[in-house]
Amino acid sequence: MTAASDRAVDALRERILRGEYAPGERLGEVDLAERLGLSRTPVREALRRLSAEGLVEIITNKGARVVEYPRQDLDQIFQIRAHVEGLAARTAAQSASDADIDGLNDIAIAHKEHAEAGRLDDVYRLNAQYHSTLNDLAGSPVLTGTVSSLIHASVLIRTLHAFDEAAMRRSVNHHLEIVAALRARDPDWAEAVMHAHLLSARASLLGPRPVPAATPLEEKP
Amino acid sequence: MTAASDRAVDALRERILRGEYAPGERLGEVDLAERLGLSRTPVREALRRLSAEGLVEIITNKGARVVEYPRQDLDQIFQIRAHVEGLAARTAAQSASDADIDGLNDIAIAHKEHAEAGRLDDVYRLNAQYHSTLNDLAGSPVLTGTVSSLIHASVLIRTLHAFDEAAMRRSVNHHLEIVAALRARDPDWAEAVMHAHLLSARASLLGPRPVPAATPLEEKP
DNA sequence: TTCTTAGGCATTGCATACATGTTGCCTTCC
DNA sequence: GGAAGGCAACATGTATGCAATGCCTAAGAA
Repeated sequence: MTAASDRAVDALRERILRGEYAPGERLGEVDLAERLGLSRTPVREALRRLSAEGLVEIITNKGARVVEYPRQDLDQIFQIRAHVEGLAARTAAQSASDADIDGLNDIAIAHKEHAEAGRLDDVYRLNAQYHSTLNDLAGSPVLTGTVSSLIHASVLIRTLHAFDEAAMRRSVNHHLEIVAALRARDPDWAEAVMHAHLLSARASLLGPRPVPAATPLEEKP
Repeated sequence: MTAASDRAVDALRERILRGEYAPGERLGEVDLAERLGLSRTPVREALRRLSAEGLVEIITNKGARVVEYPRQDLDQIFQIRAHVEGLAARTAAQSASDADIDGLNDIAIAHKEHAEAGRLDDVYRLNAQYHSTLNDLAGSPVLTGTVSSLIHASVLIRTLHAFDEAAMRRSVNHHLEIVAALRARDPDWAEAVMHAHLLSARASLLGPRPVPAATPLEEKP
């Protein structure tokens, strides 16, 4: 919104996603204001905005904390992403230009190389870039916005868990296969692979499903 | 967040959704503060929150306006809802209790009666209630949150367009059919009907599709 | 010893004052 | 007469002071 509060939002998001502030940690306004060299007002605004993004939880008269993600939430996030990003892949297969697809392919290739070299930071970065690029190709601001808030949240898993090697290989192959589906202009194929890709990521991140057969989401509480 | 700013958010959302503030209309902070009997601080916070909900658009140093929804956005919103609420219906078919389903059925029946009597206000209210109830049955806070922001936005169509009679009958029948699918504990059926339901609503609201065959979302800009 | 309660301390919420940026109009010059 | 630049009024952004709420601690009674 404003220069100062924009800086505050970026700085805080950066630090939270880097794990500098642990999940559940309290975020006092005066403390943050001093650290950032601002007054409380823009800091307050930044906290509200991060709350809207889902990175911070605010309780009236009690203050802000970094959100804690229960496994359950991650489960749900990836399932919704499977559907919505599947739709994005389907749409992209119909509307993306050849140049767009080439660009996505470049990212997928780079992702693969970093994965093989074991450079995890780059792997995470390019994975995020791949997904956001593909979502943009759907040309739907609403979709982009919906997914990006879900992603912001789920990126916190970096602080919780890392892919194992097999999962990473699978992920790389999915990315390449989606590019192939786009090149073939096959919406069904693209959607199906993206759907599988995110469900497979969910499985890797969350470990074995408690009830394998008939429970896509958890039971109600 | 706080008592005063909560009141401000509710009051503003109410007025925007009632069409009291027209899309594109400027929302000056001092003006709103005077009307609501508050200072600018909670009003500012309320505007930021409504911006996060997608009802208000804020530009730095220029102020807040009620968002204007291009047809395109509505199109995208309903398509995403078709996927995500389809997932909700699928999950509910597996996890909802019989009592939950009965409750949903009551809403669907009341919806039908209001529709037959032509009480549009009640029809809109119960339609919203039906969807939010069903989404809650999925037991997924993430899903609920994702959809509710999309719905908040799309509810603005009330100010733009109303269902015709045929579309309303179709909508009523879909609601009842989804209840039947839940009773049958048939996730595929439930998901398919909900998907069709929202795509049919999209068609009614937006009129004939410009390109019927191969363009689920609009072209990129 | 433990539960309750009262009081002090810290932090958040709201209001007001000040700073900065934008907009529209007026003046002036071409 | 038209256009460009500057100035003034207004709206938003930021800082700070004050009020209210919540929490922690300590003291007293059961």
